[in-house]
Amino acid sequence: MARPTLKDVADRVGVSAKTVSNVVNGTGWVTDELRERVQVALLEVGYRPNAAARQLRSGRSGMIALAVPELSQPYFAELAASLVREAQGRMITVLVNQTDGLADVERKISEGIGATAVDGIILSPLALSAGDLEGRRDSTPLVLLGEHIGTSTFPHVTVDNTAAAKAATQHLLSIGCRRIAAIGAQEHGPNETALLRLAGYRAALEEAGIPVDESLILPVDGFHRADGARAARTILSAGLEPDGIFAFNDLLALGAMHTLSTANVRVPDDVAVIGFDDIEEGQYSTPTLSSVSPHTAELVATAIDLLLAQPPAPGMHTVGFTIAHRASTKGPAQ
Amino acid sequence: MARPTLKDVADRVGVSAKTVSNVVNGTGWVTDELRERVQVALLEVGYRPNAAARQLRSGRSGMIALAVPELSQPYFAELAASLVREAQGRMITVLVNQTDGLADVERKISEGIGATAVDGIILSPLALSAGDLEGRRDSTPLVLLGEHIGTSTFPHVTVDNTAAAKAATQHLLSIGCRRIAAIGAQEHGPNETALLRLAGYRAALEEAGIPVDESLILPVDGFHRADGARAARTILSAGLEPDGIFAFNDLLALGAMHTLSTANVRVPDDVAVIGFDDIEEGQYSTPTLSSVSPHTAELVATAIDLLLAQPPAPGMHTVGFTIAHRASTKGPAQ
DNA sequence: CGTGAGTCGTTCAACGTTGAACGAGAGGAC
DNA sequence: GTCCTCTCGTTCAACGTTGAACGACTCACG
Repeated sequence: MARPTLKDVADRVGVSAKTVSNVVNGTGWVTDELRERVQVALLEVGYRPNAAARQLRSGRSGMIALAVPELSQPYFAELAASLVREAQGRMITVLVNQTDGLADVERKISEGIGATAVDGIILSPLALSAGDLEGRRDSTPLVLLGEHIGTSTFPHVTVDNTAAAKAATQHLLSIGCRRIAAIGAQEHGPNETALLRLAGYRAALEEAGIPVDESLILPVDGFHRADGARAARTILSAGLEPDGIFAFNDLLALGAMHTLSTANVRVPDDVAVIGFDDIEEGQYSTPTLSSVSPHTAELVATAIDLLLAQPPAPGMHTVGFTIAHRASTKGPAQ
Repeated sequence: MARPTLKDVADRVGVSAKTVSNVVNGTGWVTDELRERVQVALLEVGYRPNAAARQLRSGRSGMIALAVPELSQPYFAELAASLVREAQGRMITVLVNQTDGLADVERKISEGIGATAVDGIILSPLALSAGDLEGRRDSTPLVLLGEHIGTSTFPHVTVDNTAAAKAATQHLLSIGCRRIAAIGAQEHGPNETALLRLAGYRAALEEAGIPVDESLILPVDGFHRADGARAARTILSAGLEPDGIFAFNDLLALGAMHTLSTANVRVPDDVAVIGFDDIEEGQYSTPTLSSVSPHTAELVATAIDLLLAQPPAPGMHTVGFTIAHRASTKGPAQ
């Protein structure tokens, strides 16, 4: 038994298909009495609109696409969860893609998700450069997340990475840290986030009159736990002996803390640690992890607003952040 | 400038739209020479098929829906990541929904995602009962994940929860544990998973000739870190003094370990801990967490196979698991 | 009483695609 | 020469929906 169409309902009530369409969408003029009869019929046959036909005719799909590097990373999972929740509240469906941080996948996605037409694309790029977006010939609205890609002509939403990184570093300074290591510099690939957070780190130290010790800036290949663990091993084996660590995201921080723990280095007694992203996991690690907490709900709401904004509002849109104070930075000074 | 259609390409080459369609889809008969000319034109105008029209005509959307309770939970995030990856490999797009574990949301999703027609729905139910699915009048293929809902007429894919829970408990027994607590029993709501894992726990103890101490079975409200932390506080305050803990998922285990750690109870020296799901986080916790590791890649591949299977293959399909041995169960006996 | 405005519903065409049915020509078999 | 088959491409209609345009009818106003 095929799915009932507008015509089926219309025949049942004895009106035109268009009138049923009007009832369904609340458009046009229909008397209350007729509207009610139609609504009864709609329920009786269990009518559900055909999304394809609706989209073909109206041009709108009611779907937006989200593309993140890896959904398995807690930050992106929490971001996706937040976005899906916000979208569901607006009767929008979210379609999820993974880019693995590969530039060509990111470009392909910015050009439209294969054959699937969506009303907008929210892309959290990792490797994409401004040039990749110049040649874009797809007209689907695009909003970028979390990165400032050159002089992009697309709207993008991000936390002020430099200010947040500076605040995190200042928090370490405020509890008495003086030799602060930074984990997360990226030498390969144009990872804007890493650059901006590094800038914030430098700014805080300079402002405090502390010379930057370049050996305390540790590069990583990626932003995973394993990379943080590796960086911490470098810290230990090189005998750098920092009294504070600012990791550019929570996974790096957690990986580092794991290494420190197995090496019997105490956190925060021997070295304080602060991360970035404030993922839920940090509230249950041992010790609990201090972190920069971006206002994710605001971020996703802004992203959707911008995506649907008419006319488009290009430029950078910044959302707020707070510093979550937890056990990993309850320093000797406190 | 509107998106180019088949007709635009056809006019350019001087053939019919249908022929271009044939080239795009590899259907029908086209000479190599003409095919090449069409393909050149396709690239020149940057043709991309209109998904809505294609779906309207063919009935297929190339999309499947995944519905999980919460995407922010690492297990579901990793599951979603795995599914999206597998689907992308098959040229399928995944659309993600969150149910918050609410029965009526789950039912609504099983009835089709709002207006959006998808080729299939993969649902990981929490509160749904068999009865909820009986009255289903949507014909979209449905595959259930991770739960055995009564005598369901739908295919479902799951790890053998009872066998896996039994294996986890036996692992604790094998390292010398004799007073093993279980965290994760659910008194409210028909959480099949909790029941099955509890059954496995009981079976392992009985088989080992150890009487089940009901006070060691701790109920939880949910499967989050906070619930595990709370259960561990109960263990401590009630003076239960177990020498092993089997938590019904990793989050419960991590929450419990956090509580134990702050109470200076050593893991695994004082009490060994094993979880379930083998989320990545467990490899970096302090100590690292032993866990039941379901074969997720196999799970999602099977789910998609079943979803697209013609004819449908109802019944339970089981995937394998292994026990990941880590520091949290390096017991005194070893 | 004519004109305009508001109300209620209809018909028509089109969105872009593809299955079905139908030529038209070339070649081979009888 | 006729019939059949195979190749290559066309035309036609339809998927279910909704914007635009259009009647018909009622009411108020000058």
